[in-house]
Amino acid sequence: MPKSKTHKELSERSVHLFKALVEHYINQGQPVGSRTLARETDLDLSPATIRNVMADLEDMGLITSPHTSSGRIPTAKGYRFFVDSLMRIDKLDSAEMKRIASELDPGADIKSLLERTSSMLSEITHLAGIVMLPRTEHKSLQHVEFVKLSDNRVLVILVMSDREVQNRIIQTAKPYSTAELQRASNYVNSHFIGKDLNNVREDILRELQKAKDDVNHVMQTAIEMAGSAIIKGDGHGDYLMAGQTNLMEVAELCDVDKLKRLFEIFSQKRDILHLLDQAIHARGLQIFIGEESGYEVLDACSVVTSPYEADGEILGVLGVIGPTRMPYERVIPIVDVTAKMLGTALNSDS
Amino acid sequence: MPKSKTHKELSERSVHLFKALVEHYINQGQPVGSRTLARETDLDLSPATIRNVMADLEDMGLITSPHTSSGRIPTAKGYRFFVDSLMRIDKLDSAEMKRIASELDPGADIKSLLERTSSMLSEITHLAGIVMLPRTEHKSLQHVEFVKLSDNRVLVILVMSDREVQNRIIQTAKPYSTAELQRASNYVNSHFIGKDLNNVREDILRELQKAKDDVNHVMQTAIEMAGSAIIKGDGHGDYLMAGQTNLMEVAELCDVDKLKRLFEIFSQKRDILHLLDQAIHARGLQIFIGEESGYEVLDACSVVTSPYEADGEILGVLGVIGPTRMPYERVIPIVDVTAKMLGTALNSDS
DNA sequence: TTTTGACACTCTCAACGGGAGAGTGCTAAA
DNA sequence: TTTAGCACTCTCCCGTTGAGAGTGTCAAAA
Repeated sequence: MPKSKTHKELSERSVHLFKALVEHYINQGQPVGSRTLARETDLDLSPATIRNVMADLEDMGLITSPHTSSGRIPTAKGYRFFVDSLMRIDKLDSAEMKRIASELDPGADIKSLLERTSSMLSEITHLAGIVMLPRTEHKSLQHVEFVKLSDNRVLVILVMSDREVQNRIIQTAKPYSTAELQRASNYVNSHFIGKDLNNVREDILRELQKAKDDVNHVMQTAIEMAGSAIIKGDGHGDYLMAGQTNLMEVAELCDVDKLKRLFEIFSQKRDILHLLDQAIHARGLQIFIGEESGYEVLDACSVVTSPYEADGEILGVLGVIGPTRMPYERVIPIVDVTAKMLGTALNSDS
Repeated sequence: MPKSKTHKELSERSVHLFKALVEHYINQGQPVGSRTLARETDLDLSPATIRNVMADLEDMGLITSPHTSSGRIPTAKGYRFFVDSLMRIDKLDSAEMKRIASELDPGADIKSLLERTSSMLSEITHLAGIVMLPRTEHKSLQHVEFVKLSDNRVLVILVMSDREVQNRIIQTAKPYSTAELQRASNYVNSHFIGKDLNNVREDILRELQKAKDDVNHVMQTAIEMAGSAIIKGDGHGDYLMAGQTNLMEVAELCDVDKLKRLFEIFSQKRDILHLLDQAIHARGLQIFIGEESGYEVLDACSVVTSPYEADGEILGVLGVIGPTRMPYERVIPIVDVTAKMLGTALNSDS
């Protein structure tokens, strides 16, 4: 039986060379050849030897050459191996930590905090930053207020348990007086505060049916509204993105057609949300490399994400989108730390 | 003294040819030469004659040739002349009118209404749609509500006169009881409702100073906050944009570097806002052609805008951004009608 | 005086064809 | 097993060339 390296574990030397190749490519952006690799590694090997090793690596699907006779570049599988097993993640230096912390002012309201976060992510990574808005799944009501705007228009203010506030205007069939509305809000406030909206919505609605209060309808609408706000409101299924233009100077994507399709995916939102949804369920830092994401347009892109949480609950996920050829050692800790810091900034005690 | 056509009024024939040239170029996107023009016009002229006319037009700065021996294309000045004096604006056909009207649901809240508007603009024009958020200049308070979130955190809800609602959280030096906050909001509500915030802010603050109420600080902060919300809040200096990707398939902009600078202008917002500010003061449909905008990146772009108003007051401005070579006859009525319809959808009686 | 046909000229664009450079695979020797 | 050598392949750049489109001009025609 002939000795074959395919599907065998790699020799230490091969791994060393592979790592050097990936690092070189990430830095330089050019396919790297045997000659360069011979020069750049401390192993004392001739280009010819390295060529043999590279042929093995290519057989295993870790690297590929864009065309005969240019150097090799890592494949998605190669990046995956690199990221999972080879890479040493840098500790983020404290100056950078401080910068991140200082950008995330816990006093700000949630929306601008998240905006700040996404643009900061894009600025320090030079990639596109992305922050999913918190999911409002397990929200409960903290306070309800009905404000009469005109005879048939009532403004409903829902204060959720965290800093989220929802406003809706509803049209009522008949006019309600301010006093009636006051009574209604008192009723809702005294009965339903602090309950998990998702679980008890039906109970609340049933109870309201029974009550037959004359402002019943307003309250009912309010609760339904709160429910629908949870399902399709601002809080769910949306994200912020910043620094998309950074992707325009990435050589790998520098063709207008590809860029267009990429940007269309961004503004269409559905696919990216789907990806983020996967990431949020993974609980922990997640990396999608190239084709792994399952979207053809993201072939040349990697997505690094991390969920962020406050008060022990996962609220959403944030991260960056960039070319597969991105400095993972640097990007990963940035995303990781940012998620943690955003979490502490969002904690209710701060 | 030799007879010269430069700086003279154009002959009718020249104008006719110029108009034909612009229309042809807008349709085809290719520089148009004398031969084509001879074929396409009903004037029975030889290419040579037309070349003479074109030379005149070039002297006057209305057209130019990208290089010797390609046809001519209109200059910004040429487009301006075309738009101001030559163009016959299409009536929007009623099917399209209906479509616009049906997209703008008066029941929706203001934010999603404006979002709908911008993406609709981009869809039907195949350009980028832009909608400036309403300015909150002459807003007055309709209702104030203080909600205690925790000992030192108070949620302030400001209901402005139109459908706008502002929420802010403020930190207080000492804890206030719910009752105290209730008193405070009653006080503010009974004293300051309906006053124009811009004009009376100082008065209010002075009065509050005098009052020396123990929750004075909260109210003071609230009013100050309302003031600053007016100046730099959501309501001012922001816009929505949709369909930017449409600009990517415009041949004139199909170089990544130009695109990048364009998109940077968009996300940076300042310059576009400045442009929209000019447009809002112009009261009425406004067209910036190429270099007229004053921004170098917008050289190859035109911006068509129209202010929108509700209840007799100008709220903001909307429009589209596209290449100078855009079908003005079609785009202008679309922007015009959309602004009007958005206005009626925003009217408080609807 | 205006219009036209004719002609030379200019410029772009696409195709073609080296030549340099980089890198490979293979083979035979160390 | 490693290495030197060699032939080969591919890209990229550059200059050339020819076709095509359109121009400007000038002298003749209207």
